[in-house]
Amino acid sequence: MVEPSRRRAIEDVASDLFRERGYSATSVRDIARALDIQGASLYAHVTSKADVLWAIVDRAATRFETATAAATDRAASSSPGDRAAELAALVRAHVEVIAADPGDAMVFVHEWRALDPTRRAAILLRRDAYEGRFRDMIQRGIGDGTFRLTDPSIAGAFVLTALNGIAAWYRPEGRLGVDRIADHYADLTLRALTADHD
Amino acid sequence: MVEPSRRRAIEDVASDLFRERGYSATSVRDIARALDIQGASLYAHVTSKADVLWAIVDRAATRFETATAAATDRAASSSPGDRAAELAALVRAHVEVIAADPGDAMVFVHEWRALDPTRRAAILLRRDAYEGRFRDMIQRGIGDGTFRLTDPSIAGAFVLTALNGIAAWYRPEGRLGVDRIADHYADLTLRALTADHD
DNA sequence: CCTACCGATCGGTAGG
DNA sequence: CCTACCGATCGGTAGG
Repeated sequence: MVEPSRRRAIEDVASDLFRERGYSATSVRDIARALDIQGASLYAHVTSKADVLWAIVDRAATRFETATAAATDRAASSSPGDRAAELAALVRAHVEVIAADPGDAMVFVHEWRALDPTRRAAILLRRDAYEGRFRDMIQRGIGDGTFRLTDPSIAGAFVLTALNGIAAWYRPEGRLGVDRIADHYADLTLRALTADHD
Repeated sequence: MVEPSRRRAIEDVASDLFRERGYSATSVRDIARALDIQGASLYAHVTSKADVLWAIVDRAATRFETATAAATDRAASSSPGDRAAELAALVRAHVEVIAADPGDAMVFVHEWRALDPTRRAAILLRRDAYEGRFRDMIQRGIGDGTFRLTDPSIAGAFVLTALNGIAAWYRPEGRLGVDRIADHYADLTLRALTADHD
């Protein structure tokens, strides 16, 4: 028994299937089959397919929020006022959360559409707040001359969708490890935004 | 009768619904309802839901292929050897195709997973060839010193997913028109890739 | 393009 | 966690 809980194992398996086929193309029987149990047996551990989706989306959102908050705090204290270092830390943290669980990340990015209206509204608020961190940091960097003058909304969308794209193609056994990918993405992001110097 | 054909109207309505909810969360009755007809009546014009998906994916792929080929040809003849101008033209063409039909673009980017194995394999080949154009252009630009030394695969993925993200948020009535968005995206892309000069 | 209908599969429940 | 089963909905067909 390696799994901490059956409930968690169900969410993990569902996350991978939702990533590959999408929420509504995945049946509860598909999830059960991956665990070698009967479809109906799932309901001893979860109350509905919708609740499994919510659990995945919620934990993914929480991970993005906490990891990036910690990273920017660290950057702010180790190199205070350095907007480029702060943004690089934000980008790296985001990339690391995706690579740690690409299934969850993919579901968070794409499958929130399948949530019921109440939960969808709640997750959209959190997503907007999260994206706001990127926008705000770009805005501050423009203000102090670190980043060149540009549209923070467009630049934020450009960067965030580029980062989120990793969830679709990343494989743990791939050519590049998380660190190298994070290096490249932080570099490309800073290049796109940083003002020319000298 | 504004529609050139009923078949085309079905595809257009399906494209929007597939964009919003995904292919498998959209029923044939949903498509029919948007056209104010009965679900079964669709089958007077199409042979299956799967064929409607294929028609959308195929036409989207074709549009990306032809628009970017034309744009790079134009750039290559008006400013020969200018890799930056060529890449900018490629980016602009891609953005314009997305904005011209974000539904088709979204379906092309995300819903190809729902295709049957044969068609999925066929579209993946075309997608890989298409993405190869971006990679190759980056590679050539690195070769002649226009672009800085970097991983063309990673840089290509970064840029293409950033561009494709537009399909998810673009609205014709939005704050910025297609041209302004294309300006920003071409600029951000070139900044991310271009070697420092002087 | 409609009504009437088909078998298959869906998410989920009852009762062990 | 299983068997047996439920009503609803799915994509699609027959026959006008």
